[in-house]
Amino acid sequence: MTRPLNLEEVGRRAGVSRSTVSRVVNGGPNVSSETKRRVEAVIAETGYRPHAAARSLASNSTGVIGLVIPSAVATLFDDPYFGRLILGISSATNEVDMTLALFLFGAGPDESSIISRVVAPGLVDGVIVTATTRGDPLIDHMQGTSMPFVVVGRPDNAGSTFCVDVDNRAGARTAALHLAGLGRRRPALIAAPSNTTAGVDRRSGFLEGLAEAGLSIEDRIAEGDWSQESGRDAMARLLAERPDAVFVASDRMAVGALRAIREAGLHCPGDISVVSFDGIVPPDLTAPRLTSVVQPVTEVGERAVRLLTAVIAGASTPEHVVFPTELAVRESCGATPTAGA
Amino acid sequence: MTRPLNLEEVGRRAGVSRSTVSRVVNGGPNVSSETKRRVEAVIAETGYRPHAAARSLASNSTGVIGLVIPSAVATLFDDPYFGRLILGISSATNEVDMTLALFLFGAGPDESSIISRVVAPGLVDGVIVTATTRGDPLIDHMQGTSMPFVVVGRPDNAGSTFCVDVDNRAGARTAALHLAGLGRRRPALIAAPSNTTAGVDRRSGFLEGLAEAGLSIEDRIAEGDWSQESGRDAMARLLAERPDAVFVASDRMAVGALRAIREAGLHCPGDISVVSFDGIVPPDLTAPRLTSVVQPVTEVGERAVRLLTAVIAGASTPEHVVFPTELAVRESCGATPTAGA
DNA sequence: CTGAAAGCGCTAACAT
DNA sequence: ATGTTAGCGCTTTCAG
Repeated sequence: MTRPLNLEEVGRRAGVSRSTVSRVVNGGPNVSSETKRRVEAVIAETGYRPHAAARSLASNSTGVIGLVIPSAVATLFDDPYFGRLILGISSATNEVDMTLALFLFGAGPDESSIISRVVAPGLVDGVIVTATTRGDPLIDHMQGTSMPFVVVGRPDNAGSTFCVDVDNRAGARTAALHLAGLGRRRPALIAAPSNTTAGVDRRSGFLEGLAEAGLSIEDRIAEGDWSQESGRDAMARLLAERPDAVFVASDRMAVGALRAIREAGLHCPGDISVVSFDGIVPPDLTAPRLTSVVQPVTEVGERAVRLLTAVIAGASTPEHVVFPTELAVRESCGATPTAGA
Repeated sequence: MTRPLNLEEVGRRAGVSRSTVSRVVNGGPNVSSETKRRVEAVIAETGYRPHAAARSLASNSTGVIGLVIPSAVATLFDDPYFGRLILGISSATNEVDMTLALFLFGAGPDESSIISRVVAPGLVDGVIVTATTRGDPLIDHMQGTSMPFVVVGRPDNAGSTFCVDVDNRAGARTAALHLAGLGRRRPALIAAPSNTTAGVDRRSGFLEGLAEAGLSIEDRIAEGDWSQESGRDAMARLLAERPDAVFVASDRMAVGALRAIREAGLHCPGDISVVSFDGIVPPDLTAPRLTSVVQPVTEVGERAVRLLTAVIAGASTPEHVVFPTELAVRESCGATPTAGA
């Protein structure tokens, strides 16, 4: 009795053919406004929705883009960075009427089966890859397929891929110059993992800035793993070297570092000036408020989607989008009088 | 020259028919091991992958489940709760070889267009809905469709829906009894938004426990919005009532509350005993470490996926899964001697 | 401006 | 055990 509600059926009810209904649904040309009205009325009253899979099959385009995050361990999601990135990506996909599929590895046992699902034809039109580590085979793998993809971050072999990144190096360099300009002479660094390009870039940018300012870092370097705990531990260790300033490669780690400073009975920015990277933790959540190199995470996500749609549309000359960062000066660096001091 | 790589082509190369290849790919029965070997060899060397959309169309099943989070504002992602939930859901979908599609509203302008995309046929097999507010039309809307769905949380009209929740009420009651058992007599409450069932349940559970212990809360109630800042503000306000204990309806808000206590020059747990809900913030991140009603977020996510697959498979009697919570006693409640005291 | 017809690549009877 | 066939619901020439 109840007929399947498809183009044919809508056409039947509106007294037109399937093709005409298709044109109406897709806003195609060559439909008399009278016919259009009638068809739309039927669609409205029946609640007809085109079948996504059928459409994908016929049009060879799914309207879905994938976001691939390898090594998505729990700690990864504790960092607000990814939430922000997903928000940016999601809002951009909504904007262009696409759907976002999320592929998180590391949780499951067999990631190679997941990746092969990602690149299977007919599931997604393209993918955004992020949070890769250096030498990650994933990117090489992607290049071996015909699946359009863009990388958020800077892959090792960036030359041949489309990618969206922030200028980690310049941002970190700015932090160094800022600290030096404040008269600090014993800078320390809490670096991000050196198996990530962001970690490497922030480290080298900071050292570069230091060199320009005529400062050297000696042994005052520790490496964290992005977690707040690791920042705290790193700072605690570094304190033995009596630094008067520290650049922490991420907000989360900086929160931990602030805590270590406090726990050691020292004062920030009095004893130690702190500058972090990210600009993601709400300023009022820390005391003192963090001076931070702000990266535009949400924009990066939005831009990645736009770039990906271009790649899907056929763009072929690798494009590297690099967003600038901006130093937000607050109290933790000591440039501004501390409220309570 | 280059033929499309589909079942037909694989079959041609292996010298068998399309159906046989299909059987091999899907692990179907009735394939001689010799044939199977030959087909698998061809698949391996060609890198053939079935076309997802074609498969969906023919089998009427997409292998994709959607996660719908309405009102996904930025603050929402600052709470580690959602990251954890997504992790649980993602690991479960990986487990059963399904793909996760993420639908975040609120960011975009027109959410009704998104929701209609969600329930369109042929895109997802089912949907997990969470973070709904009371009276949210979304759930009614879903019930009006034939799309299988489960709710994470407790919808108003839970009776008719499949849902997975934690026992917020019992957990909050336990917190009240714990505080009372510690001899506290002027309890306060920092509640979660009353337009969420979790907020309502935690509030009523706490009041219930208080009543059992013969305590009353009088005016010592404030309501936060899940954010750390709101917890801090709420606590600051509550301090005027001189409470000797407070139950905070979420870890994040509790972190803010701890800060307000510290900023007021008071001591936790000495002056005020604190118990929170969630058990998501790593204990060592706060001083003192939070005593907290732990909810199994990841398990909830995993269970939601399993329940959804059951619904997709045809389950029809609404099932309500309720996970118990567990009180993790640490230092903030004062039950255990404080390390530094 | 509209309809007819040919697939898209796959699954699932059904036949052999 | 394997092949044949008929769709799934849509887009897209191509006629008219």
